[in-house]
Amino acid sequence: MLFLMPKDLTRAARSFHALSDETRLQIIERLSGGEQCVCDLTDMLATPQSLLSFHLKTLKEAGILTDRREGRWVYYSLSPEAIEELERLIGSLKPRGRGPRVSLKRCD
Amino acid sequence: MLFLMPKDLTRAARSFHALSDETRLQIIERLSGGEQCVCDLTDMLATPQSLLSFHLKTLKEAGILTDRREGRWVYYSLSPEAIEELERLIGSLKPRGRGPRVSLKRCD
DNA sequence: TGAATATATCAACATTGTTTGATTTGTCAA
DNA sequence: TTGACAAATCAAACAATGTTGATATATTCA
Repeated sequence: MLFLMPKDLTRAARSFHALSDETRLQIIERLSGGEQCVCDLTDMLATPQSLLSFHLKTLKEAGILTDRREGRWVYYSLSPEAIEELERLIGSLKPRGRGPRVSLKRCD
Repeated sequence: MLFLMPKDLTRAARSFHALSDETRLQIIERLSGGEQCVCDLTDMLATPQSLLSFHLKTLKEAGILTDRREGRWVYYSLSPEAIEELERLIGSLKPRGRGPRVSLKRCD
């Protein structure tokens, strides 16, 4: 029964929020094969450039993406550590303890 | 490069949205030790009852919780399958392919 | 039956998130 | 320089979500 610290709770909620949008999930899918520049993503996802920029920013601020400028282009890629941390986090939410799944306590 | 079907994308986004709130994460933490009735959660989380009910509904509709009524009380518990599915989903988003992490293609 | 308790629902409101189109910034190359 | 292109930012419009307090429903027990 180790609970997350408030700060970690906030972080976790932010991370999941970043994943809670279909366009952002698609971005992540595209990036799971390696880095891409914004222009490629724009083509792939048929999303207006400014909107894509907004979603990329959201993911970057959640620590899920990193970016790197090369000349005129900016390349985004997944942060493997961030994904692994999320995996761990979900793992930690799993039901644990093998006791009776059923509450024994009464409420009144 | 297997992309999620649109329906799965929607489901995934919904699930992550359910996890994107601190109160809901706390509910999940409390339930990871076993089922609890709403009244216990109300005490633990110092949340108005109607609000807690709203969050429980959100989690239930995302498939993350199940409920069971016993007399006056309703007990909520985690759905282990749902959590495992989320774990798999996150796993599938990880960077894959061992090729150069760096894009070779130019954009113009 | 009627009072008491647990939970859910509802409508009003407040907050937050997303989308759009226009503008700005940065970089390159002529 | 200037013109062209990539990407980011901004404000306004819009949409979705969270919160509150009041009320409804369900169940028990006297």
